[in-house]
Amino acid sequence: MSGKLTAEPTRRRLTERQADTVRRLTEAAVEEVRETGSDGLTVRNVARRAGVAPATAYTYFASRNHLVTEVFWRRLSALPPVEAPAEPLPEEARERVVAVLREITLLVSDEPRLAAACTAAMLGNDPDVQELRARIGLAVRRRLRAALGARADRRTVDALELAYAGALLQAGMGHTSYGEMADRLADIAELIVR
Amino acid sequence: MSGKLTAEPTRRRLTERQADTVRRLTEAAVEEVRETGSDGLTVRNVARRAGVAPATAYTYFASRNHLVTEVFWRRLSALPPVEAPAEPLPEEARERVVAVLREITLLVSDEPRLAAACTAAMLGNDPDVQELRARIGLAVRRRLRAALGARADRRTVDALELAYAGALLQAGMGHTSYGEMADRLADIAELIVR
DNA sequence: CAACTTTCCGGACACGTGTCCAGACGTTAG
DNA sequence: CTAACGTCTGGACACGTGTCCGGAAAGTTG
Repeated sequence: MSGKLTAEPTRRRLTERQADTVRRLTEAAVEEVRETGSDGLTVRNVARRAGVAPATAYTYFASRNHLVTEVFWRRLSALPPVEAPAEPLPEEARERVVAVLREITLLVSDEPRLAAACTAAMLGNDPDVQELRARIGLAVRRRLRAALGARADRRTVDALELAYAGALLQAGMGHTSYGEMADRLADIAELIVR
Repeated sequence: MSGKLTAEPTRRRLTERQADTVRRLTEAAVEEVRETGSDGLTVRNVARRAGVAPATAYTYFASRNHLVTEVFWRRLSALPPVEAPAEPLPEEARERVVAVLREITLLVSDEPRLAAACTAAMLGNDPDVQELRARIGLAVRRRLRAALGARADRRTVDALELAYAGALLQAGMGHTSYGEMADRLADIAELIVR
C-alpha cells in the first residue's frame, strides 16, 4: 500500500494545447458513444474524431477504460459545491442528501449507453482507473458529508455510498432507468437518514 | 420486446458428455483465475485447461463474459432454498434477510479476483449475459422475498436489491473486502427491514 | 459393417487493445 | 540560420476476442 503514485513524479503540467487535446478527446468519446453506441467507442475512433493520432490518445489515457472513466470524473467535478448548513434539521439533511444522490445519479443519465460504459469502465484494473475511481469515491463521500453536515456519521455515509453504487450498477445493467433509480435512491435515503 | 429467445427454440437438452464439458469449463475458469489472475482468464486458456478446443468452448458460451457469469450463476443456484416462516416477526425477518444477503455476498468471496471478474462480466451486453443476469436478479429477489415472507413489499425488496448490487460493485472495485461488505449490508438491512 | 448425422477440432480471419519506435513537425535557444 | 528539444505521427507488433468453415471423430441408424 505504499507506492501508488509511482508514475506520477515526472508528471508535468499540461500545455494549453495539450489540455485542449485531452478535452477534445473526452468530448469525442461522448459523441462517439452517442452516435454509434458503446461498441463504437474505440480508442482509435475517438482519436480520429478528435483529430489526433491513436498513439497520441494513448499518451494521455492509459486505456479505453481510463478515457471513459475520465468522462465521468469530469462531469462529477464540474458540479457546483454542495452548500448546506453545518447543523441541519433531520428533514433538511435528508432533503439535501436526496438532492446530492439525484445529481450524481443523473450525471450521465442523458446517455444511457454512456452510463453503462462508465460503470463498466470503472471496474477496470489499470492503475489510472484505480486512481480516478478513488478520486470519484472521495468526491461522492465529500458531497454526502457536506449534505449531512453534523449528522454525517460513518455508518450513514457508508450506507448511502453503498446505495449509490447499487443504483449505478443496476442502472448500468439496464434493469431500470436512471430516473427511476434516482427515485428509488430517494426512498432508501429516507430510511437511512433519520 | 417480443423476440428475446430467438436463439433458444432449437436448444436441445445437453448430452451427459456435453454437460460434463460445460462443467469442466466453468471449473477450469475458476482455477485459471485463481492461479493466473483475472487477466489470465482467457477463453483459450480455459479451454486448454478443460481439455477442449477454443471453438468448442464458444459453442457453449457466447463470450468470455458469458462464461464468467455462468460461474456465478452456478454457485447461486447451488444454494439450498431459503426456508422461513410465512409470517415472521420483524426481528426474524431481518435476521433471515441478513443471512440471505451474507450468503450471496460471500458466494465468490473466497476468490476476490474471481468476484471482481464476475461483477465486470455481468455488465456485458451479450444477450446470453443479459439472460443470465435476469435469472440471477430473479433468484436474488426470490430469496429475499422468501426471507421476508409476508413483510415483502415492493419497496423493501427493491431497497435490499439495491444495497446488494452496491455491495457487489464496491467489493468488485476492491475498496472493501467481501467480509466487510457483508457486515455493512447487515447494517443497512436493519434500517430497511423494520 | 457401412452410411449418415452430429459434434469437435484446429486453424484462418477481421477487428479490437495497448506498446513501441523511427521520423516529421514546431518551438526555443545558441 | 541552424541545432536541439519535446511532441505528434503513423504504422508494425503481440495478443486478445469472437466467427467461420472444412475435415476428423464419435454416435446413431440401416
